[in-house]
Formats: sequence, structure tokens, C-alpha cells
Amino acid sequence: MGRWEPNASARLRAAALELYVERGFEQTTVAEIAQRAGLTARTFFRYFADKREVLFDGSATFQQHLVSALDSAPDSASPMQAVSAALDAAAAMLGERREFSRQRQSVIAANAELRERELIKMASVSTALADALRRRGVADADARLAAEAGVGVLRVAFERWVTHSGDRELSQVMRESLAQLKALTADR
Amino acid sequence: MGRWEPNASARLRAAALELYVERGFEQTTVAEIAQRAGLTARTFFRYFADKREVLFDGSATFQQHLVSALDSAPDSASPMQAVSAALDAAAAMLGERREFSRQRQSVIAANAELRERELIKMASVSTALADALRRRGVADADARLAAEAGVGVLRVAFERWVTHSGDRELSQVMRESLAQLKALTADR
DNA sequence: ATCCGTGATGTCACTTGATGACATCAGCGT
DNA sequence: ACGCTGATGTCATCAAGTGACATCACGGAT
Repeated sequence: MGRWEPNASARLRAAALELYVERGFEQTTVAEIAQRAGLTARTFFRYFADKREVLFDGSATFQQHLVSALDSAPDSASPMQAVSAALDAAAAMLGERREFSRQRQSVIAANAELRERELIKMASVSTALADALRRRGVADADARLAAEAGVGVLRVAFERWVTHSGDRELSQVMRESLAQLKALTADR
Repeated sequence: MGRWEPNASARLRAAALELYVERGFEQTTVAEIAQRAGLTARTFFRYFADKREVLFDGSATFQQHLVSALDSAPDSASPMQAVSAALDAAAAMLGERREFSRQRQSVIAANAELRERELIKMASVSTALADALRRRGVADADARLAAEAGVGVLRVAFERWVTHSGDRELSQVMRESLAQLKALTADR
């Protein structure tokens, strides 16, 4: 055994989520999180840049998966078709943990600072998708617009799926939403 | 004359922007801003909720103008046509102060916290536009999607306009970008 | 077997952002 | 002349975040 309990980062993440759910984000101090994880506040900040980041650990991985899905789309795919492939990947990743998604989302929705952080992560996804589109030869403005539109669809579909009491698959809601966007922009 | 110099809020805004430009957002303390404005840090926080907010003073007004423009669109207008009216209003407001826009944008772009704040303001605009669409009878999902798409276009167009060395009108870039989005989503 | 470097953590001190409680006082209406 | 009000100051305090340095089990090198 090591000198310390293993998985410090995972313990911190678990403790933080628990406390944020129990008493809310603002009412939780970093010292409390660290204490519940058997560590000190200083150590918390060695693992996470700030108090919010502990909730957004998987977002880099999430983004990478979307980008690889987009990269894997055939060369013949149009920009929006390539983006659609990324959205399928997003649905596959998020769609299987509905309860976790709901819980995490409710914590984030309840706090403006956390919503800000969520938005910047999504903006990062948008930028990454636009980069990926550019790599496959799409013009800059088209790449940005397609990426923005894709993230917009992702946002709306995810929220509908999480909010909705029924149990339709996320992937289905996502495809529907994309179709709706197409219909909306197709009017004169 | 009053006991104090007038326009405390305006002095704080001016001092903050100056300092953020001179030495960057993080390198500027609230105490310094207040001092330059001839006030104390405590007073700064009576006018602005936090250190970032001082840069986003006009955003509520901005949002209101977009909403009224959308509200003023004829009943016969499609959702995207109504959104387009809001974009025209945005172009009219931002388009006449290119240098100010550039300066403010460069400060915001240079700092992650400020970008976060900008994003949540845009998210608020999106929500407000969606609400306005719903008020005119557009279905919820359509309203959200159209608003998201509109804000996406606004974002891309604004950034192109601010970055671009030429001097095309913002309204023109905006219309172009919207047309591009339509073309992108129209492909199979 | 001993020594040493390393990495994960702790400890301490400090700056800054942010907020609550209370004091001050010019100007205004009565 | 009086008291109220609103804008500001003063003071105390908490929590976020960071830099500097100490600690010490472990694992490899000698």
C-alpha cells in the first residue's frame, strides 16, 4: 500500500458531487470537499483548477470522441452530415447514463457559475468541431456555422431528453432536432 | 453639487476598461479600479456584482432591443424571418461602434472568465429570443432551435466582422452568414 | 542493506474577490 | 430647525486560489 489512499482525484470528484447535491454549489467550501475526501484544500487545487472544474472532468474526453466521430465520417459527407456523425457519438456517450446526466445537470442548472463553465466547455466543443471540419477542407465560415448549429442542436436535444418524462432515446431526439432545424432554416 | 462627484457607475466602467486594456483583466484589482475612479472597492461592488460584470453593462439593453425587433416582425413572418429581424437590430446596435467593439472584444477574448461571462449573456439572449418566438405561437422546440441558430449566426458574423481587416457592414456580414447557414442545412 | 531521488501530500502565509454591519453626512422636504 | 434618505466610507470577515517549502513512503541504484 502507498502512503496515502489511492484515487485521490476520484475521491474528490465523488465528495464534491455529493456535497453539491446535498447543500448546493455555493454553500459548499473546498475545505469541506477535501475533508470528506480525506485530503486538504491545497491538494484539491492540485487536481482541479477551481471549484467548478471538478464537475467537468470528462469533458475533454467527450470532446475528443465527438471529434474522432467527425473525423471518421466519409470524405463524401457534407459538413452537416459530418457534424451529424459527431452528434450520434455524443448521443451514444450521454445516452446510456440518463440518471447521472439528470443529477449532474440539475446541479449545474441551479448555479450561474456552473452554467458559465458548461457553456465554455460547449464553446470549446464547437471550436474543436469547426477545426475538424476545416481539416477536411470546409471553408472557415462554413465550418464555424455548421459547428455552431450542431452544438445548438446538441444543447436543445439534450435538454429535451433530460427534461422529458418519457424515455425516448437521446439519439432519436437528436436526429429529430436536427431535422427540425433543417425545416426551420428551409422556409423562405 | 452633490457631496460626491456624479456618475460613479460610469467612472467605474471607464476606469475598469482602461485598466483591463492597459494591464489585462487578471492583473487589475478592484481596489485599483475604484481608486482610479475616486471610490472604494466596497462601492465598486455596490454597482457591479463582480469584477467581470463591469464590462457587460449594456447587455440587458442589447437583449431588450433584439427582443423588441423580433416582436415587431409581422405576424406572417416565419420563425427564422423573425429571428432575422432581431439580427438586423443587433447589427444596427453593434455596427456603428466598430472600434469600441474591437477593443472590448480583445479584452474579453484574452481572458477565460470574461469569455464565460460573454457566453452566458449570449445564452440569455438566446433564451429571450426563444421566449419571444413562443409568445408568437412557435412551438417550444422550434423556438429554441431557431434562437440557437440565430445566436450562432450572430456570434460567427460578429467575429468575422470584428476580425476582418476590410470594412464591410456588420449587417451585410450577418445576412451573408445567415444565408450560409441555410445553404449548409439544406444539403442532404 | 543503505542511500537517494521522486512524487504526492501537508503546512503556512498571503493576496484578492466578495459580503455584511454599521458609520457618516450633504441635501431635501417638512 | 429637524429628521429622513441615499450614496459612500470603514471595518471585519470569509472563501477562493497560489507560492514556497517541508515531509516521507516507495522504488531503484549502488
